Amino acid sequence: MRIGELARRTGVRVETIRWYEKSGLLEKPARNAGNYRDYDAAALARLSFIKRGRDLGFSLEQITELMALTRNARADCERVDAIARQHLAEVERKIVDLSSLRRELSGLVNSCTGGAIGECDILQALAPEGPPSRSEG
Amino acid sequence: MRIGELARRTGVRVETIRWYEKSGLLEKPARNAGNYRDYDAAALARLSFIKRGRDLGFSLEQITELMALTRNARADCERVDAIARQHLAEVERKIVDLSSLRRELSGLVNSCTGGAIGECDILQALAPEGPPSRSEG
DNA sequence: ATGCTCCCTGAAGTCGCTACAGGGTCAAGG
DNA sequence: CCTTGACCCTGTAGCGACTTCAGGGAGCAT
Repeated sequence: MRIGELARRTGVRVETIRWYEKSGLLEKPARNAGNYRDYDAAALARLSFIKRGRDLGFSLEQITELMALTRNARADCERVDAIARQHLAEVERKIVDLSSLRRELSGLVNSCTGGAIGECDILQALAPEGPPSRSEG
Repeated sequence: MRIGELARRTGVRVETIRWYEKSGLLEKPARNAGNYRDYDAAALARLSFIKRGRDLGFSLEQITELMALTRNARADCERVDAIARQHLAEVERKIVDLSSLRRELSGLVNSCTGGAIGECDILQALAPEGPPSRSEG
């Protein structure tokens, strides 16, 4: 199949597929008479794997390693598990960070009383003299 | 003060300060006899504002607009509030996305039984044939 | 003179794409 | 035969927000 069909079937954009090839994530496919890329079922499977990994937030580097592990049938599951656990830990850390950010931001947003800039609590919270809470430093 | 002291006082790296200047976020400071940047208290205040905004996850574009609003005392607080609310909405959306990601990933990670690659549930979940649950296509 | 810390500029690299310029290929229709 | 249009090609530049690197200069202490 040509690149457009592969794109439709996987939900990955044509430019992104070419970019994956350029960066070594996908093997260079055969070319047909008109120099168009010609993909087979194996390429479809590999790209689907990549897409699923990206949807789960793995980096391309992590996906590269996961794909290499699938080819090495002798290796055991531990490294795969470690990659997944590490990614999970990152995701959880981001959730914690964003949650405390949300608390601060909703405090800011609720402080707005619709007055003029001079009284704007949001800008005052951002300014160097005024930390977000009622204390002064 | 020189750039190194400004960096220490604000917690912003030297290179980042120079980058903010290049991209127009900070004004070009005076130079001393040795062509070193020479910052005053106003620059310290501006950079602290930027740092605080970055810590709260605002983009440089949003921070630029917020700083412009502080200079225009006639404008009212509405635009500031709108920027903050929009950012809060983005943060909340990210939290939702990451939370569903976490659910999927912890499902994956718990499926690992420590066996060989052929039985690795994580890789099978990533593979094109197998969606994250135990069904087969 | 030497060493050290700090500073300078400009360019390139990071991640994961996206967009664009300027073309080539191929099938259908007039 | 020619045009239209969908699709494809390569190569390069751009995004955000930096970080890193190469190759030097300033100024102070020994």
